[in-house]
Amino acid sequence: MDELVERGVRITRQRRVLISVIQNSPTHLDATALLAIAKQQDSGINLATVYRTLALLKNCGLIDELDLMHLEGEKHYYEAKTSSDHCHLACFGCGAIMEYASPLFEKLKRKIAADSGFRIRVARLELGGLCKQCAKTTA
Amino acid sequence: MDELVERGVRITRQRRVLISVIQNSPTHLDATALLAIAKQQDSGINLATVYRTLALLKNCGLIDELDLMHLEGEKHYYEAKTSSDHCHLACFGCGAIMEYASPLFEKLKRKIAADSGFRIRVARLELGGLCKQCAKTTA
DNA sequence: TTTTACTTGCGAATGATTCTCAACTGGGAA
DNA sequence: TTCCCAGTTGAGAATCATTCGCAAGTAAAA
Repeated sequence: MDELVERGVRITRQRRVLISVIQNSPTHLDATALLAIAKQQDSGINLATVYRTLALLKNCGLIDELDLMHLEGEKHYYEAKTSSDHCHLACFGCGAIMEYASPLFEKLKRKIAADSGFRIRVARLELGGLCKQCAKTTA
Repeated sequence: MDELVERGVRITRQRRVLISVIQNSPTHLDATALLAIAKQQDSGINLATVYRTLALLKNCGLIDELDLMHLEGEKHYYEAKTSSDHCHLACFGCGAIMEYASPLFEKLKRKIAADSGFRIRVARLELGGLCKQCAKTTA
């Protein structure tokens, strides 16, 4: 939140609620789910505001946008950005979403940046396949 | 193409054209662009068929689906799958899309699979930021 | 407190993608 | 080769996520 103030972004009632919901959510939320939860705290929030706030937070680098392999439709999911990036494993069998962080991922990013001169602002690694359980069953 | 025959997929006139366009395209195509090019070879192709064929090829693992950081809208882009995965770097400055393949990426995938027991079928690594040129200008 | 540029809510608009269904056609069987 | 039919297509409507336009509301600087 302080990050936003520093950037001169106005902190409105709606933004406060939305940010808190995103930061406290145990799951990856899409815009509609985020709205539903936010409405419990502030019934007057509108879906357009949700989208506008997500765009704002994304541009400020405070949240990441995910596809999660589009396991259920073409929508996007959001999560608060953490210090080190992690990748998402989406199981085509049971729909489970797992997270995986590794120093090797960080190393790969550094190498890509070094090799190409590209200044990385967002990194998104998503894998689709079968989780341990489903791989066993399908095998 | 042989891959499809083996799987018992019917090879229609439209599919033949679409596959050839995808395989020969020097750029990443979205559904509409793919349709436009395909129509030059077979004017009767329909957008619905393009989407159906893309879904088919994606499920068979013959093409990869990309977002390219949604630099220009929420559409998807497609490319023929190659033997080794590569990641895509999308420049927020000039819109350039660069590709980058590295043994380290393959190694990371193997490590993730080994650590988690996940059987990877699709891997998508997309980076957004500034290319060498734009990073210099903005700095 | 006043001011004003930035935000919001609402509903309409957009754009990508999917669906429905009748007509069509690969490619195996006869 | 011809026949047959399950799988495929075209056309347009439908769906779904996301964005826009604009009048009314509101942070927060002065």
